[in-house]
Order: sequence, then C-alpha cells, then structure tokens
Amino acid sequence: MSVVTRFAPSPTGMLHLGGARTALFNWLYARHHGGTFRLRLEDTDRKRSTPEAIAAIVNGLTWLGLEWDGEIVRQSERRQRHAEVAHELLAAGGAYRCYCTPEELETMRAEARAAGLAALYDGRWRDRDPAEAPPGIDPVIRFRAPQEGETTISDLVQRDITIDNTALDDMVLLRADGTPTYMLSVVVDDHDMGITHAIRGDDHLTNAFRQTQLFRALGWEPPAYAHIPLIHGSDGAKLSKRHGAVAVGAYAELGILPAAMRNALLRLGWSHGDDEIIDTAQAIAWFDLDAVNRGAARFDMEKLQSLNGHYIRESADSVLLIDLEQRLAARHPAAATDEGRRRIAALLPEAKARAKTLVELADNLAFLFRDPRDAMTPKAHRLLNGLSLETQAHLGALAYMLEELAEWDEAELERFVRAFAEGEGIGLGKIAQPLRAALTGSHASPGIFAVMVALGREETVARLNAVGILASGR
RNA sequence: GACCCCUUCGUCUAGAGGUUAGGACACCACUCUUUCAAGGUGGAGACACGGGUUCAAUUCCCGUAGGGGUCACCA
Repeated sequence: MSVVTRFAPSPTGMLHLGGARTALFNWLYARHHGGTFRLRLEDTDRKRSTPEAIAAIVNGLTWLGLEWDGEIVRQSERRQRHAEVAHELLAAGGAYRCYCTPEELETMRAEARAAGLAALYDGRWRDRDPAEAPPGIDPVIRFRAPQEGETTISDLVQRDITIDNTALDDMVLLRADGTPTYMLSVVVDDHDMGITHAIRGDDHLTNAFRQTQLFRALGWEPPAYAHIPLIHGSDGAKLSKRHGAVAVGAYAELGILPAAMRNALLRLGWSHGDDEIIDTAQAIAWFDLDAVNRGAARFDMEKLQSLNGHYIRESADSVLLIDLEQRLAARHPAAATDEGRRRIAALLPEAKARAKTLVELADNLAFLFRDPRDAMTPKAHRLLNGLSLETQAHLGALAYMLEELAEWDEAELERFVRAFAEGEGIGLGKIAQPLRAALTGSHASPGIFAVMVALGREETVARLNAVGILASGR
C-alpha cells in the first residue's frame, strides 16, 4: 500500500514553525516512501478562516519547497459529505440528537470542574426519548462513544497509549446549524482521501482516541498516527508571539534560506546519529518516524543562523545575487544598475563567509552604494583621524600611484600594495586599515583588495580623495 | 482539577546494562590573518531526585519533583 500523508492546517493565522515542521515531516515521510503528500485546509470554522491565512500557508510551504501533490482539499467544500456520514451514523444508532442549550452545558462543565473532575458532557440525551425534546431548540448530533473499556492507539512516535473510555465524552459531530465539526471532518476526509499516515503535532494526541473510536463506529480503519512533539520557545513555553518571529514568512524576511530552515526544523525532534548538516536529498533518504523524539524541543535562533551561514556559503552566487539586488535596491537604487550588480557580484565570494543571514549580507555590502562618510563607524572615524603624519604621507603616495596602476585586479593590487608597504618598511595593516575605513566607512570588511576591485578604480580613488588621503600625496 | 505525555552539557541531540557519556550551536583560548568573518586546534559544560532489580544502572521498574499537552456547537 502506498503511503499517503497530509498537512492539514486550519487557515486561521500565519504558518508558524510548528506547522512548518509538521508539514516537513509529512512531506519527508511521503517522499521517503515514494508516496503522496496532500494539503488539506481545515476551514470548517468559516468565521475564523481567512484568505490571508490561506495565502500565508500556501506561500510558506512554497517558500520552504514543500510541494504538495494533487489539488488542495478545502474541508468546507465537503460539508455535504460530512453531514451525510453523520446522518448515516445517526440512523444506525451510532449517534444521537442532543438538545442541551449552551448555558446548560456551561453549568454542567462548571459543576464537573468544581467537583474535581474533567469537564465532560454527561450524556444526558444519550438515551433520552427525542419526544421529550424542548421546543424551539435545534439539536446537535453527538457521537455515541463507547462508555466502557479502553481505547488504545499505536502511535508511531509515542508508542502504544491506552486511555480509559470514561475519560472521553460524546463529542459533537454536527452543530445545531447542521455544519460538521472538525472531529467529524477529519475522520471522513482522512478516510476518503486514503490517508495512511497522520503525522501531526502532539497537541492532537487526545483527538486520536476520539477519532479512532469514530473510525471504528463507521466501520473504517484509522490511519497510522504519529504525534510529533511540539516546538517551544527559548523559555520552554509554547511558542507564541512574544518569542519573536514565529511565522515562517518572518524568517524569509530576516534573510533565512529555505534550505537552512528545513535543516533546522528537521533537527528539532529528529536526529540521525551525529549528523547536523543534512541537505534535503539526504533528509529524504534518511527520514523515518522511529528516530523522532517524544519530548518537546526549544527553538534556537542561534543554531538556525549558524546553519544559515553554512547554506549561504554553499549557495551559488547567481542565486544570492537576485535576492541581494532586491534588498539593496530598496535603500540604494544604484544597486539595481549594471554597475551595481557588477559591484555586488565582485564582492560576493568574499562577503559570503561573513554573514549569517541575507539581511546581514546585504548590510555588509551596502557600503558599495553609499558615501562612507555618511555612515562612518566610530572606530573607522578614529582610525582616519588618528593617522600620523608619516602614515598620511605613505597613504597619499600610495593613492597617487594607484591612480596610475596598470592592472586593476585583486592579485595585482595585493602584489603592489604589499610591495609598497615592504618598501616603506611598514606592516600591511598600517596601510590596509586606513584604506578600509576610507573605502567602506567601517573598521571591518571583506578583504581590502577585493573591496577595491568591487568599487573599481575610479570610485576607489574618489573615496580616497574624499577623505583627504589622495590630496596629501600630491 | 482530571486524563495523557516528557526529563542527558545553557540549547538541539547521540548513546549503551560495564563508554574517559559522543556531536552540533552558543561560550572561552590559541591558530591563520590587512580588519571582520570563515576555517583549524584545544577548553569549560549534562545523565532532575529518591527507592528498587542487578555483580554492575545514567540506561530497566516504581515513586517524587519539574515541564508540557488535552479537556468547546475552535481546530
């Protein structure tokens, strides 16, 4: 039997890290087994489901590179089928009408809780004569759940878990307005879509018992379940807004590469020996549910960034170029010109190793398009102001010669400047640091010769002139 | 509160009834070096606690503590 998995988010908000990892695991499991990965939107709560949320999910999955198979299933479009199943169950005696008012249920729960019990529906309409139904109340249809014995699920991650059936109540299948609830929809859709493996967050664990009971009542076989541990924030609490970025879209903006995100998410709750850097092809080959942990993991931004730095270094320049041009052009229009692209491309190989995010990479290249004097770091400022007369003379002489240098390439520049420093009997740093400050406005940058090549002779000379270095050499 | 789950360095994790308890991120030092990174080398850092079982337990069992999840006509 071929594997069919699904990612089934409710489109009520952004696609967050936990959802993204659930999708990743489903996708990997399907790909590993040569199966199918479906996307299903659980939008049975039409009030809370929004087009924006649907777009966020679709965009998030696309950005992550988790392509789904077949059409997106929208649960709301399958209402008829869900209701039909509920009515069949009702006719067969597996469900019944309940005429409780919301207030009545509220009281029931409050009393149960006050008595120190779980707040469950007490089944008061389970065997009551429908003739006693109060007038003017639209009933809900409840599942006639087994009241004795126990239910066991064989979870692929959490192992066998058994629960006493008294811990579960008769859940609502069809609301008073006739619309299906999540619990019914999931069961019918998982069955109809032929889902073989339901891989989802641990928060659904207790649902698995209810759903298993419903599957059996319907005479169907439930899918294999795999409840993966939740992702927590750095303080160990459930991931939420206060933990900073939780939506995958935010990570794209922060300059995280999809490959890094996939790798980071993969290693949260899953491992393959001591392996840390695991690309997607390798992940597909290795991924399996038996290596998934059972405890929740905390999300670590530092590790993501470290991984991201690795994937940036591994990325082809041509790929990074497109992203960088966009990021830089937003602030410096010149970045989007031919000369701008040339400058970025020239420095990219050097700059790649110095950034953990694309934002940082763009920041590190921004000096190519602005006057260094406008954004001088304090250290760079001190560097230029504290030059001895001797050093000033050296720099001036060097700058003057640079104007006339025959070749303007990295090797030639390095050879020339080194020879110059040696000739004057001074360390290269004495020359390189002031040059760096003048050319980049910073005390730290990619290699100074690569910087000069990226800027070009004309711009290099102009910048040296602008801070008075060239003048002192004339 | 009831039910269920979890517990190895700060974090993510490997691990086996007998190991100097391994790796990664972060941290520190050294190295490389024109700066900053990257790279290399090294360092510090963990089996929650208490009982069992056993020749031997961090590993198996039971408790305790701590953490988490679920208890809707939400999903």
